[in-house]
Amino acid sequence: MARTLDPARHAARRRHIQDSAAALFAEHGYDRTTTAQICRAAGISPGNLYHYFASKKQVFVAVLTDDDAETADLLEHLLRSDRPLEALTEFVDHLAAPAAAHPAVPKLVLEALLQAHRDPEIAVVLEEADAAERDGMAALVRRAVDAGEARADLDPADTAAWLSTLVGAVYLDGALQEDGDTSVRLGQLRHTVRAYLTA
Amino acid sequence: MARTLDPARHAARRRHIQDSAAALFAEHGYDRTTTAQICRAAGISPGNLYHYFASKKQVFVAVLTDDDAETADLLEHLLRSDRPLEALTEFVDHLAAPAAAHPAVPKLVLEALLQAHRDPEIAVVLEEADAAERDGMAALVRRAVDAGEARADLDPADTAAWLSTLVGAVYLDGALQEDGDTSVRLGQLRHTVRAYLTA
DNA sequence: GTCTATACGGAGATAGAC
DNA sequence: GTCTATCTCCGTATAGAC
Repeated sequence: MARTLDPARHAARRRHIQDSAAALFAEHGYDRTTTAQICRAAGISPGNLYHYFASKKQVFVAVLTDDDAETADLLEHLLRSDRPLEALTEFVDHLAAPAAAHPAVPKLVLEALLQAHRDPEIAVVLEEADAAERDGMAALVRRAVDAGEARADLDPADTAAWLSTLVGAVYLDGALQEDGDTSVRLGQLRHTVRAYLTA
Repeated sequence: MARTLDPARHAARRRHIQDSAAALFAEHGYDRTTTAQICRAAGISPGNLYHYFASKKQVFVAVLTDDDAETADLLEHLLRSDRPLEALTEFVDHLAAPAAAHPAVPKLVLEALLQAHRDPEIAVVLEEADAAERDGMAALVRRAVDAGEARADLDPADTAAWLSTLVGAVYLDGALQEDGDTSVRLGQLRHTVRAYLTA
């Protein structure tokens, strides 16, 4: 990486490339997205990308690690709630919401999941985020059970895994629907989660 | 395609290549599986594959359309059941079961789903199977509602779509878990479906 | 029908002028 | 820092001997 005279400009340009690449990865998948396409979409010459990223894969990693921190903040806040069941529902909502926000998001996420079990580096990136989410959910489940707001026979870890899977289902749905009425799924998810935790 | 002297042998060999390819597609994905790998796995020389399939993509299509008919048979049978809710549960079970049968199955299915919205030919193949499943489920939901075994406020089509998504969740889970305790998910799915339909 | 050898194109990454 | 040009490898598919 060459010395950069204006770090802010460098970062902005890097971010611009990253965003351009994200859309392409979502649309065509990682393997079928070429560096030439990324450069064209970002409005730079082919090859210039390598002044900002060491490889095509690093571009993908940058896209995936984009918003890791904010979920942790919310979780920390919700763990202090005195209404654990509601907090859990809100957390699930928060995790599922991006799937409905933009059609490209669920496609990108699924693409990442599939790449993960072929590429260890990507697997590590995703597992870190996933482990944090599941641990947080398990803690929220435990609190809900202890407060008598959820079934007593729920195993926190198993339940967290299942809730995580249900959230994944919404992403899956979003990736498959060409039109974008995925917001319906959010309501169904909420109802499903409530019913499973209490029925 | 050259004339074949022994059609039965030809079909068997074609099937052998198809099975070898399925395992590779599941493990490495479609794009990263090379025709050379398929030939090596099938024990034939590179290039000989093209005596059995017109292209790499046709191999993939053959893998995906492998077991289309049997689900239709079961569905037809279940639509005549006089216990609609149980029939619906059994159909969902049937759809989800393969995900737990072998670790490669869910990976292969997800791979297909992602390829589908990049390749129209694959999209058509999957949509045909999917439409049949959803229509069947919607009919089963309607019968369950009419029989008073399920909530009256359920919209058959929306509910079928959601159940289909929940089944997808099990595949998603199976594709992500490296170890194979996916059978737990089948029980959770059953409980989830019951609770959603009746609670 | 099956093999070996290879044509052909495309993709990631680099070289070096400006 | 950005460009153009290109190197190099690899994958699909084909040609043609046996």
